[in-house]
Amino acid sequence: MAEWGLQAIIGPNDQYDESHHHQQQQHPHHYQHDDCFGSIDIKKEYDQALLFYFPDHLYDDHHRPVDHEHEHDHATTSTMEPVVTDELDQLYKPFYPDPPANASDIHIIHQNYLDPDKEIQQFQDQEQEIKKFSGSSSNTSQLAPKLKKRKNQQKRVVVQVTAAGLSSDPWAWRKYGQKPIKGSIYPRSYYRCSSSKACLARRQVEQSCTDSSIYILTYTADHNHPQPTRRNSLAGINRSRFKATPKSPTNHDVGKPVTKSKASPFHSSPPTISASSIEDEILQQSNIKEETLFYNKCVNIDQGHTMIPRVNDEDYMVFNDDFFEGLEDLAGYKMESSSYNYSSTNQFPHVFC
DNA sequence: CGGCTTTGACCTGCGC
DNA sequence: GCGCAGGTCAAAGCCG
Repeated sequence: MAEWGLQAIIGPNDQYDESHHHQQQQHPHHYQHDDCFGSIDIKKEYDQALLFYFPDHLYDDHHRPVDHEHEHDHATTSTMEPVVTDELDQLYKPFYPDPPANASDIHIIHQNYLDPDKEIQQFQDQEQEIKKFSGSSSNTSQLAPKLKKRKNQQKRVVVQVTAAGLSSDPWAWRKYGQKPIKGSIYPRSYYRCSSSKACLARRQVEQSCTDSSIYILTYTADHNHPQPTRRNSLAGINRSRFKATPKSPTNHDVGKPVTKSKASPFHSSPPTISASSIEDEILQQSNIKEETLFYNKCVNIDQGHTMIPRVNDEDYMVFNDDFFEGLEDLAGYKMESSSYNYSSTNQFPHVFC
């Protein structure tokens, strides 16, 4: 864990000293966030989040920095700028000294990525492996060991969300494990992308140890396929997990901390509801709203292409019009550039029933 | 029947 | 080399 940026989050606790207060008073957007994950330079993360969510806003088509102060003739940009500013204010409200009541559900708290050379190499390796196996019915599990990389070299994006924001990404995830984590009373759930067996994308979900209403999402690797127009299957995710089955936890177990058992060397499988269970319940309540929000945040129309923001500004996933039509199908209407304004009064249509 | 979660076992990275 | 902790596998069972 020595090299990757996540260290800033999950490293040893930093004491919240007075200098942080001075820093915050002097620089309204330079906040230091401390919790059980350690200390974070919010200004830096703010910039990175801006890049992650709105890379096209910071860079033009040629990946050159955009000077918005002198660029007001571009309709989309001039329209979007206040929205972007408001959105990022929302994103970082929980890190402010006194968070407002209407804090956003999604907060990027850290990303880390390889240096450009390694990033490109990893992408090429990944692409090569996909090409190698995509045409056959090869068992991907045999491929898995080859694709494994040192954990601290993997690209990661850490997002802090509220409970309502847990289901806010439209990818289809399949849970493959859950482990109690040292230093946290809540277990961590492991998900992989279920859209494609060759997809290396991973997601980890864990509850914040300081605020049980906050969830830490860690995304590892990238999807190597277009975003699905709808989640793979509802089998399993819509089932009632609160029926009285021997293994199923009860409703009272929601948010219950892990109690370590000596039955397993890993103290696994405590009688607590998993993050996925919480997520499923929330998903039923807010799936439409959150997928809508996430879609509106991530999708940008740019000259006939749809760009999904990725960690590197130079490393977009650019999809053709076919994919975009798929999204339109999902939306149920023809997107217009004005729809990028994802204000509360201009939400994505609710078609995820 | 396919896809899901659960969960014990196993694998791997890393610090000492 | 050893042990710990995190990450993954895979069998079992559930659900639509």
